[in-house]
Amino acid sequence: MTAIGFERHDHHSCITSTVAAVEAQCQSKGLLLTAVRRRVLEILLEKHCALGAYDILDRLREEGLGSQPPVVYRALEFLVSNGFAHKIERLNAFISCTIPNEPHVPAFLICRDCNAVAETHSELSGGMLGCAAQDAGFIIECAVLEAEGLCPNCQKSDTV
Amino acid sequence: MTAIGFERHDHHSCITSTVAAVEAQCQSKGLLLTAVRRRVLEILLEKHCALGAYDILDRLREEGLGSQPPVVYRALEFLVSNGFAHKIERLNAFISCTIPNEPHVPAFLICRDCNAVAETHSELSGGMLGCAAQDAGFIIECAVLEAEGLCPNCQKSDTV
DNA sequence: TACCCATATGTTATATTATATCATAATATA
DNA sequence: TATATTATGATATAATATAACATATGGGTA
Repeated sequence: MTAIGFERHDHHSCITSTVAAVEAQCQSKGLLLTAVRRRVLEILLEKHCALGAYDILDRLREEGLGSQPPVVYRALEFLVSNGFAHKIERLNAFISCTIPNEPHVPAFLICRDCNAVAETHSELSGGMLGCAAQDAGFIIECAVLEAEGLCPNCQKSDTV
Repeated sequence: MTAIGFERHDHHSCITSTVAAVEAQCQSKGLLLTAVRRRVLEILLEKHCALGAYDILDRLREEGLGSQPPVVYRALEFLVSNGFAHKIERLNAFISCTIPNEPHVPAFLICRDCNAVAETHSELSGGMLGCAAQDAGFIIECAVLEAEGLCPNCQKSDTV
């Protein structure tokens, strides 16, 4: 299991390949990747951190792409509902998906020090949660899995 | 692994035993279970559902126990930070803890139909999330584990 | 008792996050 | 072109949460 977000990587290609993947999916599913939607995705892709809706809106405003909350919330709704971005409930913030190609149960590792967020994935049926659900006769449809702690980089820089 | 919240049970004793457990812990830890804090706990205990802060505040207001947001948020902060209640991030709502006696990593099963929430528990180290964290060198300090779906009761009543 | 300290509450104001609603525009389709 | 569908613009407001400062309460100690 790899978590994308903490390790050094070619972030430029990380961005372009994700945008390409999203474009391809929109094409094949008949979804419209409009200017605002595309720009919100790009803004989210700039860093492996979660961004608040109003932070994104500030960016859009600077760029003349929209100035009112519904603009950004609609774009986020589009991105999230189509699996191109995720909401981090713990932070009331949003992050681009690192694997927009395949359906998955996203799980996040949130660094409390540098705010980086790495995405990994899980399964609904596995683990203690799935086990408890099965015992209780509960049918899981979706799940929020968010861990908070220290990423490798911030562990090093901590004066422990 | 049992999940408390969906199955029929003696809810009256569920309430009284939890209040007693919280009282005992406050006693032993030198925490002050004031009127407002106690009442908020009792309100949360009435049902195995999550309640929004402002819903609780409405109740407090009716009872003359406080009318401004800080009153309820402070009480919730006390209850949550001492492990007597939990916040359900997905719902921006709060629920009383079903096992206030022991430290644990709470996990929740949220029924989208009847809004019941069952608490179960998990481990930080186990499961795919713990595995991914370990691989990434991430140290988990706390986690949000919330599954949404259909509880046993609502599966039956659904016309599937 | 009188004083002090720490903690809790009262109160006002405001920050932050999110949505409802209705009008208009762009796009796709018949 | 006409029509339906989807997206955007714009205004208003709802829902969630906290900052800041004043006041009160409870316990310990001189």
